[in-house]
Amino acid sequence: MRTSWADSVANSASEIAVADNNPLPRPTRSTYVPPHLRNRTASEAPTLPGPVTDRAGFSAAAGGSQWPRWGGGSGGNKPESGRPAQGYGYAGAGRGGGGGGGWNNRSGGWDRREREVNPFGDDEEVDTEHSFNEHENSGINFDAYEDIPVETSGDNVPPPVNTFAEIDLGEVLNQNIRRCKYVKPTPVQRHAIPIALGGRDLMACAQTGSGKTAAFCFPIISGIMREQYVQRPRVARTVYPLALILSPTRELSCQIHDEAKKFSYQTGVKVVVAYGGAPINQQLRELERGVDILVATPGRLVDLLERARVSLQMIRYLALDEADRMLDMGFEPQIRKIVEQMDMPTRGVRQTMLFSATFPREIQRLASDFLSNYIFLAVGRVGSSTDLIVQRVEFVQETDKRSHLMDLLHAQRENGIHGKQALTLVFVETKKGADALEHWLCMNGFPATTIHGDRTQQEREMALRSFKSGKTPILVATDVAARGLDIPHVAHVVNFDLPNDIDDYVHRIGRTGRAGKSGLATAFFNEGNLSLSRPLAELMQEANQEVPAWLTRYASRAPYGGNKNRRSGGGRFGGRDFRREGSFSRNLDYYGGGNSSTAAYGVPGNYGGGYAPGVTSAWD
DNA sequence: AAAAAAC
Repeated sequence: MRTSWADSVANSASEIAVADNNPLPRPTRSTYVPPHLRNRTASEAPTLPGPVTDRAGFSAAAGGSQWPRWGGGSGGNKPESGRPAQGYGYAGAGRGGGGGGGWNNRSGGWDRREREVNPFGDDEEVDTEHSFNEHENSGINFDAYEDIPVETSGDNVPPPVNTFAEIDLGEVLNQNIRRCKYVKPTPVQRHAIPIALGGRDLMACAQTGSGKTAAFCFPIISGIMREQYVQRPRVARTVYPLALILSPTRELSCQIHDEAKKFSYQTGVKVVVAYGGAPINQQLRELERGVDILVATPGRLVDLLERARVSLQMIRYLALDEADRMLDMGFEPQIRKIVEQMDMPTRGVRQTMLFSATFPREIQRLASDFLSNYIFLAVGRVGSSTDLIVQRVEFVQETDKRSHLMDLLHAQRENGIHGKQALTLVFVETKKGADALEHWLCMNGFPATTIHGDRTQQEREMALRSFKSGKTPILVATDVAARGLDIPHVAHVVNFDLPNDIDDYVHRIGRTGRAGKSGLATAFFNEGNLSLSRPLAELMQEANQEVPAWLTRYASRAPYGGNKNRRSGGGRFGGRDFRREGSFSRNLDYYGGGNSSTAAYGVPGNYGGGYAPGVTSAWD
């Protein structure tokens, strides 16, 4: 039995026909209303008469061509929380399916949220008196954010915001944001959240560790809260999530799920994760209990779709994390199948958001298949690394790598970092190489573990836990751990084997230097890495790193190539949205680039990641 | 060539 909020509402109302495959009308796209102008007049808003739906299942409340109104309800106190709904959001009349409103009015009589585990592990009431004050900003290196270039292109780009308070996310979500100790939005959040709330498709590039997960989760959660009236079809054992978040690894999906659970605590929005390598039955049970946001890896999702246990028919929000990876050769067919060949609403009907730190031009081109009149957002140069990471490259022959690593680890032992064990993440090229190096490290007195695709999911998760806890402060990893994983206290990333792709390098070193903290990245370079010399030297130079003279010499000899994102000799700006590249000018009109506006914002000095010290979460 | 992602 599905007990998701919206399902419950749906159950109490008449069945609706969503049987045909006609594109759903999209009430959101025609007009952009800046966040600060929305929800201005709760008192003027017509009281919702109950779940009124058009044939496609969208709420017909208020707005017409707008998003359904917020705060249209009245008197919607939530008995179990004791907090008044304050005119915001989805509380109030209409919720109960015309039966007098209120939360406990559904058949069954109990509120599922009472059983919701507190993901914050506390039960204290959060301070709601002063919201988002800026007094918790210690530990953040604001200077590092001072001159991050921000570029947007596309039609009618919604302006950025400076604070969470000025974004109308709703009180419950705001409270969760406070519980997460997020004080101010990070640069990517400042720009992406208004764009997403405006209903626009988005291709967002932002540096590793800059808070991308929240940037797409907040708008999805608040959007679903505003539309809880939506009715979903009832087909035996099939569930109809409203949002789908895809990521390339199981651990990353887990992490996104954990974060989304915190953000959606007590909102009534249900988040479920599905990935391979774990028993499917438990995931099926979770799904049957109701799902609004499904976080998944592609393989398991396809399985669920083929079993008809999940339908994408009601998807309103699609987010691809690490989107360039999701669309590269290995994943693209699966993604196309999910997005284009199942029952997902077409682009322009759903809202699609792509996020990554890197976005090669050819992948941008591919990605535009999934987007509709989208906004391109770049915070920092696409594919650049953050200045917070000190990058070193050392020339190390293959045979010397182990002893060289040993030297680094010995040197590091002396660096005690206030209480918390400093963690070292070592990247290697192959799964076998990972096992071998782990074994050798352990034999030599360095507690290490390893994570790669040949290990069972249980082993992978155990390795990650053991590393995070400091029990084994060295983790040897393949590229499975290169992207997105937010592991606090990673002080050092060692590229024992360099990747062939500079973008992979960017993601790997991005496991340190997160949330405004500094980090160190050391790479072992030798003749086997010649093709990386030029892009690596350019990247390091861009990031104001010291480039060894020998690397510069290699780079000058290396053939031009591997330069997917950067224009040689180009300034720090421009040419990052592929629609604006000269060679694609014939496409400009098609993509609406002909009359597109481009705005570049200098970033004010005081707005870095306003997060309390020690608090990092899923940022990428 | 390797890695990831379903059973």
